[in-house]
Amino acid sequence: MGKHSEQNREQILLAAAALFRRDGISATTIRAIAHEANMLPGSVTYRFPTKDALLVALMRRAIEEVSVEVERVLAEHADPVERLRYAMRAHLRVLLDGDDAVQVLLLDWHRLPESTRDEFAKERKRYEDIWDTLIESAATSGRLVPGLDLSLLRKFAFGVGNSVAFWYRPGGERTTDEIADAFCALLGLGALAPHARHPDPISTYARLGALDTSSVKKEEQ
Amino acid sequence: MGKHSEQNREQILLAAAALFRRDGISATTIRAIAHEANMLPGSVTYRFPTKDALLVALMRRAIEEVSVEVERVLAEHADPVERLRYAMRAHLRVLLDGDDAVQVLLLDWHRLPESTRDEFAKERKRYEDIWDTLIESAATSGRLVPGLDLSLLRKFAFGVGNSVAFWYRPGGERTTDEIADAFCALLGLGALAPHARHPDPISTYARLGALDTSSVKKEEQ
DNA sequence: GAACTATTTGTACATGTGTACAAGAAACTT
DNA sequence: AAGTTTCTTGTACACATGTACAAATAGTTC
Repeated sequence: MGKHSEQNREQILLAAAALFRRDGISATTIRAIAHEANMLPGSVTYRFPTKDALLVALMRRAIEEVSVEVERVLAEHADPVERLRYAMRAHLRVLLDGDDAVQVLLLDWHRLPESTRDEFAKERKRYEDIWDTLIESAATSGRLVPGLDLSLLRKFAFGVGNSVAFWYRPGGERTTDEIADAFCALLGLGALAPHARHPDPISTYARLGALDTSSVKKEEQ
Repeated sequence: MGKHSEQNREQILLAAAALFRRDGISATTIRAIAHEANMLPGSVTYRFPTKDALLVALMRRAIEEVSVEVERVLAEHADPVERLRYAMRAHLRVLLDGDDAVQVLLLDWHRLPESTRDEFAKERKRYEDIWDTLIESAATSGRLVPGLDLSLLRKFAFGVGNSVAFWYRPGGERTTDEIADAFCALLGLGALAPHARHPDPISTYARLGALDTSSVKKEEQ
């Protein structure tokens, strides 16, 4: 098991992720994956006996990748509202600039083969639970308007996060962090309880990055 | 051209939309569509010579359906912020409780055959322009926080609207109108300019349907 | 009801698909 | 360097796919 062979396995996963994302899972053929990875179809079958096994390997990696990154970021922040914002940043960063597999996981989830979907239902739930916990502790800390439907709030946040993948193009006008901050600013001013609001909403916006996203790191507004 | 034959054509479109949505476009076979519509494959081919022609017919209907409904609703409301809310209601209603074709249009848009996508780029842009105009007039009417990135705002709203399709199930706890109102309440309190805000944010929430969605129609809070 | 058109049926075909497998090449072990 | 494992290659096969088309049927028109 040399280093070269592990690298070939990697190449297959990368090629498959890119094609799954671009053309959809069922429209992507083993032959196309092999071609994209500069090898012959048999080599793909050797590492991954079936197309489904390849899919499973991809999903496992994707779910691991995004979970690890979000949890890594969360360990660095204590404030409940900031935790939400940095989690959204991490989520978007991995989703948009990371492995294509993460996009396949999040966008094509609902039409994975049922066996595959069941296999990862637990892991996916664990990731969604991270978000539920995030939002819940923001709520119990008194920073949110009381009486909000928290499960809806989580679904909205998650939904926006994922839907950015439909229009975002790397190297565009905005970074993923800026997009995350802008969304949190919108949600934040909407969901933050009155007594937790900054007295001057405009500058609160600026601080959260909705007005001038470059002002997130430096205070110049 | 009897009435019966037109009805068969309809059956094909309905069956195709349902399968495209559930399994994806390329995973759905002509044979499966025919079976779902209780006929043989040749009959499908007779009405729609190619799979792509069937797809085009579906898309045309879907884009028509959602545009007409949103514009119909908009004709009934004048207030810029209310227009946003009712447009979101109409959007969700058609998307979630309407034809499956609308979901295919919105969710699988990015991987339609390129020729098909180009053919409808104009119509789709027209629909997105409706939303841009809605948001823009809400902004110029002074009801939004000045300096907001309006194109981002539209993308967020659109994104949430579409992502609801991933988890919504008809007959669930909430109606599409309630979901639309809850989202508008979140965005609304976040995006509304300070001077346009209700003096008591909590009751503003209730009025917009975030706290108790049944209170939207009757004022009892 | 005869002539004609519209539609359905059943079958056929060329191509694409996932996957299997024997034989060869490469890499690693000792 | 010989032997053993790991990997790649090329080919093959059974089946699914989009589509074509002649024959059969149903529906319409005069």
